[in-house]
Formats: sequence, structure tokens, C-alpha cells
Amino acid sequence: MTRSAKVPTLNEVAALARVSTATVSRFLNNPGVVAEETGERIREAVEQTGYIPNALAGDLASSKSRMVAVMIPHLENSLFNDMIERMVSEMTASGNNVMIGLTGTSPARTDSLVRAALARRVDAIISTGPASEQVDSLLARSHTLFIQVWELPEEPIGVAIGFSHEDVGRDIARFLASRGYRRPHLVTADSPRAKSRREGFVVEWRNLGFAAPSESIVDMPTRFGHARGVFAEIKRMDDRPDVVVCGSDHLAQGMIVEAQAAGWRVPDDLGVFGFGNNTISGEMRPTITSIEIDGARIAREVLAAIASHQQGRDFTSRKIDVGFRLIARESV
Amino acid sequence: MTRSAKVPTLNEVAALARVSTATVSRFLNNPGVVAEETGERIREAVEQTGYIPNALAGDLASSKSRMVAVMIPHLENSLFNDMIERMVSEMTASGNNVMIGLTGTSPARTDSLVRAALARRVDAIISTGPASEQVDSLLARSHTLFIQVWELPEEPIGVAIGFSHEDVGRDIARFLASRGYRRPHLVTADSPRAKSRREGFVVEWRNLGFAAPSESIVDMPTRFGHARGVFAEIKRMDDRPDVVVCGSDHLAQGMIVEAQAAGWRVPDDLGVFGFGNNTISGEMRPTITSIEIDGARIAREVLAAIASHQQGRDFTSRKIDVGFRLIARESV
DNA sequence: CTGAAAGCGCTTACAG
DNA sequence: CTGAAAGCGCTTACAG
Repeated sequence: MTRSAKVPTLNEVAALARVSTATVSRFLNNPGVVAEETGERIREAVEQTGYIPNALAGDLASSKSRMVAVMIPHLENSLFNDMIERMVSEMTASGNNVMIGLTGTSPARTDSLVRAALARRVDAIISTGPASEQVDSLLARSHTLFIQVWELPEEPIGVAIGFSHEDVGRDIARFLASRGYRRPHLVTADSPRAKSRREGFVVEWRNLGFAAPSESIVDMPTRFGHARGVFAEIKRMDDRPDVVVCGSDHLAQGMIVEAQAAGWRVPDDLGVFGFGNNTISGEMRPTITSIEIDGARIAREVLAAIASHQQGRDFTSRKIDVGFRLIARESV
Repeated sequence: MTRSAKVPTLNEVAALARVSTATVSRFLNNPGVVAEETGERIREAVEQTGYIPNALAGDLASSKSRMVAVMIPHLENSLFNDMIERMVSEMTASGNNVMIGLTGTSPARTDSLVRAALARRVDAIISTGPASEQVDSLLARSHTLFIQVWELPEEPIGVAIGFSHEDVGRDIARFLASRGYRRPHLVTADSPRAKSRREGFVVEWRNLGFAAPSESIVDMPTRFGHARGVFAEIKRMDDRPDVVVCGSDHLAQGMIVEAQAAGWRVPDDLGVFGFGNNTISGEMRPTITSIEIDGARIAREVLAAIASHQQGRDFTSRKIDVGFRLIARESV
């Protein structure tokens, strides 16, 4: 690496442009407020020195960070990638930098990532996971907005933007019943939200007067590869299911592959229901019936909440239900 | 949001513990250097006030950031997710925070993200994309280590950790030839690296004395969904290929699905070769023959380079070839 | 439109 | 082992 002995500072730019540091600072943050000729001199000085403002110093002085932290469990096989990608893009576009935290499923790790984010005085923390009391108390003394997505807790810490997972389960149950399915098999990940969806399904299914569905549990995150084991279970069952309700579209894709490899036709011999409406669900053969969550909408709501917060406005709606949509395709 | 009027500072902790701010700072950063009883008082004061250090101020004062920026084109369908996930995890574990930049394929966006990272005085920028001259000159005046991964340029700006994409293409060509394939069809993404692999394949294939392969170009990133169009092309060809060389395992998966949907058997009627050795390549039916890049190895090398740099040591090996491995499975 | 100066909240030689 | 004080590189009322 070529590295110069010293990184240029505001002082040097100011000296070169024959103005005070205050004026350079003003020009950089709000060009309109500085006289044209002065601005021109500053521009040249910046150019000549290769000056890049020190955001650490700037943020400290102005006590705002224009940084946002995003906490997600995983990058691989994540149901959130599409939404996260949108959020990160738009945040960057609106001048925010994004710190990313991979929480896994460990509360301790989440805790330490939240601490790190607070230490950097981020304007907001966006979390796809549930918040612990630990985190709650950490946030109490901060000026950081906590945004929970995909979740609608009774009493959110900050803002919650999500939907009812129980309703998802209920809607799937009703839909399958109306299509004439009678022996669903549920594949549920070992996570609170997946369990809520399962709960919704089971309750509704019982209300409809049917016998309890058979079930499998898989670990997080729900993946393509889980299909092999689950399908093996299904094949062994005496009373074979007529439809599998999967925790993700990738798992649904895996189920289709496994079923077809065993010579079963989808949906004729076995229906397959996905979750998340990943792009592949419209591209698979057969295409996958799934639940769509409007990631773009969530991203927009998140940005709006952050913008309000950064402008010091109070954010009134603390819970925003973005709903979901059942997309009927070929696999069910 | 409950928000206290004021976030506690070092001063308040120091006052409560009846010591100077210097001592609190020492205790927080290096507990061993402070007397036990003093430390105990400080611990209590921290607890009582709910103090969280201001990393902005700390980093400014110590002129180091313990932040690292990661630049990737996309989150969805990225060949790098596995490697990135590993890197982010280990960086976090070693006390670094990670800023993420989604560059897309736009140099302007990359440029502005690099600026933002430099403004935050990150210790290192890890980039999966090629570096422009723009970026090069920006970096010249910084103390930031630039790490290019998946790439081995002649004269790297900082450190390059990668492998030869041409060699990948050559190896695939030799492998397919040895398996008796004679009419390969190449699906290449519109990206420099994909083109290098293609180039390696084409050159080697010609060396082996065979006719030039047929080809398709797809846009970035190479996805499952590209398979439909490519397979349609293939079906229309007079001289049908006997194997498709795909730019990613997801595309390979799509090809298998399309081929099977059309009643072709893989690999009997059509071989399918992947790239990246994604987890699914071992789980698909048939399993996918692919090229493995050792993401864990790359992550380790990146971390080592950063650690050296943070400790002020000179990093001697500017180019690290991590190689690759051809994993033969069922699809070819 | 511009400058002098205080302040943001830490760290770190320097002294003891 | 601990403290007083300078300094990190900016921003922002306050004055003019």
C-alpha cells in the first residue's frame, strides 16, 4: 500500500482556500450558504488535497450519525434478503450508511451487536428478530430508534412493521381446505414466528372440523436441503399426507424435487405450499403457491420511520400492519 | 420511544466512581491496568448509569475505527453470501464492526460507497468487485487497507485474495472432454470474471481440437430463472449440446428442472455443470458437479490481512492464490 | 457571507 | 496505579 504520512484535514483545506474551517464545513454540508467564489476556491482546495471528511469527527460534533444498523440472523437462505437488499439500497441512496449484524439465533450475540450499534450512535436499529428485555433496557437510555420488522408485538419497544403470522397460518388452512386437501403435513422451523404460523394453521384446521395435521420440525433457517429428510418421513407414513406446508419457498422447492425424484407428481400426488414468495417460486416447475410479504412496502415504511426520527419528528404509528397475500400457483 | 434527555458520558461515570475519566477509559479498554477496587467502583458506576461508550469519540481520539467495509454487488443470488457470512461473523467475533455496501454493477455507486467508508475511517475495505482508477486514487491518501477477493489482478492496489478464473474454465474444459462430452453450451454472465472463465474454457477446448462451443449470455447475477430462456434456446438448436456449463449452481439447478420438465434425463440426455459449490449442489437431484471456492479460507486470509494491518505490521504477500476444486457429482 | 472559539466525548503521553 | 491536560477533526451558535 502506498500510504501518505498524513490524511488531509479540514484545517489544511481551509488554509489552502484562505478561509476558516467553519466556512469549509458550511460549504461541504450546505453549499448554497457560501459565496460562489469562495466555494470555488474551496472546491479546488478539496480537489488538490484529496480531502475526505472525517465522519467520525463530524458525527461527534453534530451528534448525529446517519448510520443505521440492520440485524439479521443469516445471509444464506434468509427469507429477508430481498427486503434487506431493498432497504440497504434505499438507505444508502438517502445518505445513510448501513452497519450489518449477523445475530444467528444467539441472544448474547444480538445483545453485543446492539451494544456495538449503540456505541456508534446509530440513528436506528432494524431487527428481524424478537427483542429481548436486555435489548429493551439498553435502548431505553439511547436516542436510537428500534424498528422491528416481520413482527407485531403487543407493546413494541420502538416501531414494529409486520403482519400477523397466525393469520398466515389460518389463511393457508382455509385455502387448502377449499381446494379439497384433507391430510396436510406441516414443516415448521424451530422459531417463534414459524410456530405462530403453525399455531394459526392448527387452530383453523381444527375449527374446520378436520383431524390434526401431521408435522415435522426442522432447524433454522429452513432450507432446500431439509426436504430430503422430511420427504423420507412422509413416505414412511401410513396415512400419507396430500399436501406439505413448508416454512420457505426453498424448502418447498426441495420437496418438489424430492417428490419428483420418487416418481410422485406435484400437485396430483402431493401438493406443496411455500412461504415468502421468493423469485424462484414463480420460476420453478411446477410454480409454487406461496405467501407474499411486501418487502418493498416494509422497506418504505422503515425508511419513513427513520426519516421522521432523524428529523426529530415523533413517529405516531408504532405498529404498522403490512399484511400479506396468498399467491395461488401450480404446486397446490 | 422512551428517551432520556441525555445519554450518560464518561464524565458522569467518572464522577460517580470518584476517579478521573482517564482511569475509567483505561478500565474499559484494558481492565488489568486498574486497581481491583477502583475497577469495582467503575463497574458499578457503569451499571448504574447504563453507560455505553461513544465509539465515535473513542475512534476519533485513538484514530482507529475497528470498522471494516464490505462491498458486494447484491445480496440475492450472490455467489459470495457464504464467504461474506463467514467473514462478517468472524470479524464481529474479533471485535470489528461491519459496514455493508451494495454496489450493484454501478461504478458511481461503488465510488460513493468507498468514499463513505473512507469518511468513517474504516480499517479495511473488502471488495468482491474490480477496483477502478477512481477508487485507486481515493485510497492512495488513506490508511485503509483495500482487499480484493475472488480476483488476482496483475498489480493489486492493496491485497488480493483470489484464484484464476481462466484456470477454472480450462479445468472444466478438460474435465468435460475426458468425460466424453463434445458439444458444450456455455452460459456466461455479462461480467469480467465470468468472461475470464469462458475465455479459459474456449481456449482450452480449442487446444483439445474441438469445435467452438455454442453460447448464451445472461445478465448479472446468474439466477435460477435464467434457465428457462437458455433451455428454450438449446431446444431450438440443430446440433443440440450434450452439456451446459452454467455460471452458478442456481442456474445449474434451473437447467436441471427445465430439462426434466421437458422429459430429458440429466446427465444422460444433457449434462449440467455448475459453479460455486453452493450447498444445494450436493442436495439437488441429481447432485450438481461444480467448482468449489474455499470461502472459509478466503475469510481467514482476509482476517489475517486485517489483523496485520491493524497491528501496523506490513502485509507482505499482496497476492494470495487460494485456488479452487472441481467437485464431480452426478449431473455431469 | 464569514470568522473566532467553544464544544462533541473520548484517548494517551507525561508526570507523579 | 492514577490524574491533569492536550488533542483527535469536525460543527455550530454567536457576532459582525
